[in-house]
Amino acid sequence: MTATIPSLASQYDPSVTESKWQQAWETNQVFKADPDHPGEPYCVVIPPPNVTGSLHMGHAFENALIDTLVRYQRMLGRNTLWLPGTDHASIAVQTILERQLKAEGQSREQVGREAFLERAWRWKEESGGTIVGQLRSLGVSVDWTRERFTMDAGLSKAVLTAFTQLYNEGLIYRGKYMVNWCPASQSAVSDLEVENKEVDGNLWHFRYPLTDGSGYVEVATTRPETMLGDTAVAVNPEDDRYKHIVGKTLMLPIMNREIPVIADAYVDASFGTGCVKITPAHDPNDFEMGKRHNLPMINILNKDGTLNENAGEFQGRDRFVARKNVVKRLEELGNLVKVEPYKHTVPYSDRGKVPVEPLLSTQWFVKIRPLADRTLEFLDQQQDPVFVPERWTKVYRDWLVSLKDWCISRQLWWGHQIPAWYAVDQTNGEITDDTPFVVAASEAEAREKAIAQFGEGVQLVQDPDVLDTWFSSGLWPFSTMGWPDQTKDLATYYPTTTLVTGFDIIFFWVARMTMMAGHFTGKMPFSTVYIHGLVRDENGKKMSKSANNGIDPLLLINKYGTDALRFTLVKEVAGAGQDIKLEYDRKKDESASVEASRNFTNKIWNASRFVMMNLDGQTPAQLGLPDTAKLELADRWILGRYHQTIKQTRAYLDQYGMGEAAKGLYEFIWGDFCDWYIELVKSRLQQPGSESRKVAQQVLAYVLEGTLRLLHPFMPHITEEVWHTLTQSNTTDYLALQRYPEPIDSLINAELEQQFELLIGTIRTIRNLRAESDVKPGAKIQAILESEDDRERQILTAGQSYIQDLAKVEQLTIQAPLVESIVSVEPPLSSHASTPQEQAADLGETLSDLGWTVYKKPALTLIYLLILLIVAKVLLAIIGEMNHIFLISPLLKLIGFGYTVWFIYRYLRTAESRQQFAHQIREFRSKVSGSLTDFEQSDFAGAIEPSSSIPTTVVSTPSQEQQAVGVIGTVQVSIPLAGVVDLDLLRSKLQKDLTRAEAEVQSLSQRLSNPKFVDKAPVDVVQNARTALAEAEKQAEILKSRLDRL
RNA sequence: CGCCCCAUAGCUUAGUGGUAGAGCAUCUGUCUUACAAACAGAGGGUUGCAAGUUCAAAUCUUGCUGGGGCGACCA
Repeated sequence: MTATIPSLASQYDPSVTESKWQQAWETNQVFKADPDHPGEPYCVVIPPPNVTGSLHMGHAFENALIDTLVRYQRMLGRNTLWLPGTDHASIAVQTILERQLKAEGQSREQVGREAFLERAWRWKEESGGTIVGQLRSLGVSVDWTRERFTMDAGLSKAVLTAFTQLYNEGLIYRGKYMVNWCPASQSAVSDLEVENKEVDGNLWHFRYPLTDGSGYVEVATTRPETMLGDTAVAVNPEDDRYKHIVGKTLMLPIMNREIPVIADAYVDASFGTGCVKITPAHDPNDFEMGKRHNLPMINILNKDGTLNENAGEFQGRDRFVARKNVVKRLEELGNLVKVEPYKHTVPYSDRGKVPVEPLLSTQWFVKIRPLADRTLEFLDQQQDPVFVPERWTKVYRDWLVSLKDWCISRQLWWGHQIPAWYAVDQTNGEITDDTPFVVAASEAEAREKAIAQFGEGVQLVQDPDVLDTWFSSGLWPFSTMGWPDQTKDLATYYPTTTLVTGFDIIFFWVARMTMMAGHFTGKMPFSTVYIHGLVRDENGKKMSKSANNGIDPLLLINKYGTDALRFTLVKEVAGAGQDIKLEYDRKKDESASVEASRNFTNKIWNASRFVMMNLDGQTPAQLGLPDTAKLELADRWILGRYHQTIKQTRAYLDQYGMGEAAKGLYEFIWGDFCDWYIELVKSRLQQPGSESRKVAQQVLAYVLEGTLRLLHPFMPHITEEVWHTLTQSNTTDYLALQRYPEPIDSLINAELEQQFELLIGTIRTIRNLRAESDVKPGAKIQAILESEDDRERQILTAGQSYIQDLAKVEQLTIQAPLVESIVSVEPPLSSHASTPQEQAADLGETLSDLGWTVYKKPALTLIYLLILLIVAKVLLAIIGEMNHIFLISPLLKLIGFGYTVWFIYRYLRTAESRQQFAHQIREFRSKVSGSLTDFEQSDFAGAIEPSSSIPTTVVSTPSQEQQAVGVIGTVQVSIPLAGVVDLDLLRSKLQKDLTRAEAEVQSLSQRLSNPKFVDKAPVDVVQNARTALAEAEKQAEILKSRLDRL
C-alpha cells in the first residue's frame, strides 16, 4: 500500500473504510483458527442470536465487549478462536410461521409437517442471514468458516446423542405432570419461560353446601372457572373450626359432583376462611395434594385455552369467557358470597404474552438434581466457573440449589424432534400416555430395538414433539466443536476460556451449559463467565420491543461508524456488570455520546495525518528507533506516558476492565499525545535537516504505531486503516495479527512525569492569565517565572522552549524571587527531620543532578564523580550517627543551592554556553555508554536536561508595571501588561485565589495542630500535609503581596 | 416476604480511609498550517438523609429514603 499522505481527507469517513476491512478480514480468513497455531488456546463461543432477530443494541454491546477481549488475546499471541453462529428459536419461529399461514388462510395441520418444515428452513435462510450479515457490520473477529446453527447436522447429532444418553442413564423421563401451558403457542413451556406479573384481579368467595345438609363451607379463588374441575375442599387438620366436617362430602355447585372435605397440613388456617378448593389438574399445589389424597384429576381445558367436555355447560367457551359465566351462574344459584378486589401475580408466557395455565399433561423431563449437583460440586470445590463480577456466583448458585425438573418437550414442529418412537400398534394406532416406546439415535436403530421388544410387526411412530431450544443451546460450547466426535477443535479449544453474556441469561443458558457440559464432558465449558449489564435508553429505561424504545445500532453505525458506536458502548462500562445508558435524541436520531466517539476517531485520523505528513514518506521501520541519548525532554515524557499507558491498558484488560482501558486510551491519545506532545514537537519539525527533527519524527512514528496497536481491539477499523498507511504494509499484513505492545518499565519515569506536570501547569497558568487579562490569542507576550526552589527553576529552564511555544511567550524570564520573599517564607523546620534513607536518597538525587549539570569537560566529569562518590560515601557513613542534627540537611541543600547558582551563572547563562555544554554532555555520554539504540537497555532516570537553542533573556522584573499574576505550585507567574488593565478584575481574581489558598492553609494547619493527627497518622501523610501547608502558605504569601502592590 | 445492585457537578461517571477528578453538556474567546467533528479558557459538588467507628469517611458499620433488578408466594 502506498502512502498518498498529503491527499488524505481532513475528515475521517468510516463508511468506506469499515466495510473495506470487514471484507478483507473475512475473505482472507484473517480470523480463521488453526488448532496447530502456537500459543495457549483462547476460545470464546458467541452467545448465538436467534434467527428471528435483527441486530439490537444489546447485540452490539455484547459483541463489542467480546471482540475487544478476543482481539486483545489474539494480539497477545494466543491461539484464538471466536466461534459464531445462531440458534433456531423454536417457539419464536413457529409463531411467526403460523401467523403467516393464518394470513394465508391455512394452518400448520393443513400444510402438514414436511411442508411446514420446508417453509421454516426457507424462512431461516433469509432471516438468519439478516442477523449474521448485521453481525458482520460490527466488525467482529469471528471465524466465519466455523459458523454453526443449532439445527446443523453436527449439532443435531449432538442433541440426539445427549438425549439418548440421558435417557439411558435414567435422567430423562416421560410422565404426566403439571406443566405451564401456553394457550397461544399451544405448547408446554418451562418455568423459566414464564414471567410473573402482578395484576389487579378479584378474589371470588363461593359457598359449597355439605351433602348432609348441615351447612356450607366457604372457599375463595382467583380463577372461578377452575371450580368446574374441583375434586375436594381441604382444611388444616389442626383447625378446630373444621375438624368436625373432615371426611364429610360437599355438593359442588353447577357440576353437582360430590366431593370430599380432606385434611392437609398444606392449608394455612389463618388465610381466608381456612378452606381451600382443590383442582388437582390445574394447580401445582393442588396437584401435589391430589396425589397425596388419591383425588381424581379432572382436566377441564383444551390446548387452545377453551374449556373441554369436562366443563359441562361451559364446554367450548374460552377460559376468560367461562370465568364470567361461572361467576354469573354461581350467583344465580346463590353460591356466590362476595367478590373482593385482589392484587395477585399471574404467570404469563414469555413468548405468547398470555397467561399460562397450569395443566396436567404428559411431557418429557430432565431429572435435574444429578446434573445440578454435579455442577454445584464444580462451583463449590473448584470455584469453576468464575463469575465476573463475583456477585453473580450467588445468583447462579441459589438457582442451581432450588432447581426443579426441566420440561423439555414442546408441542411444536420447528426444532429437534424427540428421538422416541412409539409402538402404536400396542395402543390401537394412537400415541397415548401409556404407549410403549423406544428411544434411539435413529429410526433404524429404533426399529431394531422395537422389533426385539415387540416383534416384526411393530408399528412405529416418532414422537411429534420437539425439544426445548435451550436443550440444544446447552450443548453449544462443545457441540459446535464437533462433540460427540473427538475432534481436533474439541481437543484444542474446549473447554472455552470466557463466556460473555447478560445476567438475564444466567439461568436460561449459562446454567444449562454448565450442567450439560459437566455431565457430558466432565468439565465446565468455560473458566470465566463475564456478565455484562443492559443497554438502557436515554431515560434509563430498559430497551424492549413492547416499549418500542430500542435504538437501532445500524442507524448509529451509518451515522457515526462502527468504531464510534463500539467505543461508546465499551467506554460506558464502568464496573463490570453495570448497566449502561446510551444518550439519544429521538427527534434527530442523534447520540451525543456516539458523536463524541466519532469525534475521537476523527481526532485519531487527523493526528495520524499530521504525523504522516511530517515523516517525509518514511515508515516507522524506516525511521528506526531514536537514539536514547538524543531524546529531548518531551520525547522522554511521551515515551514514559506511552509505556505507562500500555501497562495500564493491559492490566485493565487482563481483569476485564474494558471501560477503564478505553477511557485511559482516550485520555492518552487526545490529551497526552495530541494536545501536548504533537504541539510540543511542531517547532522541531520545522527545522529541516536537524537532529532534533529526526528524533521527533522517530518518536512520533514509534508512539503512533504502537498506539494504533493498543487501540485496535477497541476500534478495529480505523486503526487497521491508519496502520496500513503509516507502515505502508502490503495487503497480507494485518494490524489485527500484530503483537500487542509490551511495556518497558525503564521508560516509565514518575519523576519526569511530575516535572512535566510543573511545565504543563505553568503553561496553563500563563494561558489562563492571558485569557483573564484579555490578551489577544495571537499576541506574543513576556512572562516572568519566579521560584525560590532551584530544582523548580531548573525544570522550568529545561522546558523553556515548551513554555514559549505553547503559551506564546516571546520573552521568558526564570529567576529566583526578590530577596524579601525568600526570607519571608520558611518551611517548618520539622519537615526536614527526615530519615537516613531519605537523606541518602536526597544525596543521590543531588549527585545525579550534579552528574547532569556540573561538568565542562568529560575528563573533569570523571574526577568530579570520583570525588563526589567518596564524599558521598563518607557522608553516608556519618549521617547515621548524626541524623539528629537538623542542620545537616539544610546545610547540604544550601551547599547544593550555592553551587547551582554558581553553575548556572558559569555555564547556563547564555544560550551559546548552554548549547556547548549540552553538546559536551552528549559527547561524554556516548563515550561512556555507547550509543543506545535499543530501548530495552535505556534508562531515562535523572530526567532534566536543558534543551538547546533557547534565547534566554535575563531582565530585571519590571515591578512598576501592571502585572497579571498567578501561582502554580510555588512558582509565581507574572505577565507584564501593557496598556489599560481592568484593575478590579485582576484584584477579584487574586482575591479569589487568595481566599482559596488561605482556606487551605487554615484547614491544613488545623489538622497539623491536632496532636492526635500528628501522633496517629502515618508519617508520610503528616509529611504530605506539611509540604502542602508550606506550599499553600507560599501561595498565599505571593498572592497577598501582589494584591498589596496593586 | 427474601436476596442483590445503585445513589458523587445539568448528564455519564472516577475515586476501597488522607480531605473530591474526568468526559459530555453549558458559558467566553479563537478558523493559531492535523483536526471548528477543532483549539484555548472559565464556571459548576453540604458525595441521597441520619447516626456510629476513626486523628481523619465519598470510601467502613447501622438505620432511613429513593431508584432498579431477581426470586418466592396462601387458595
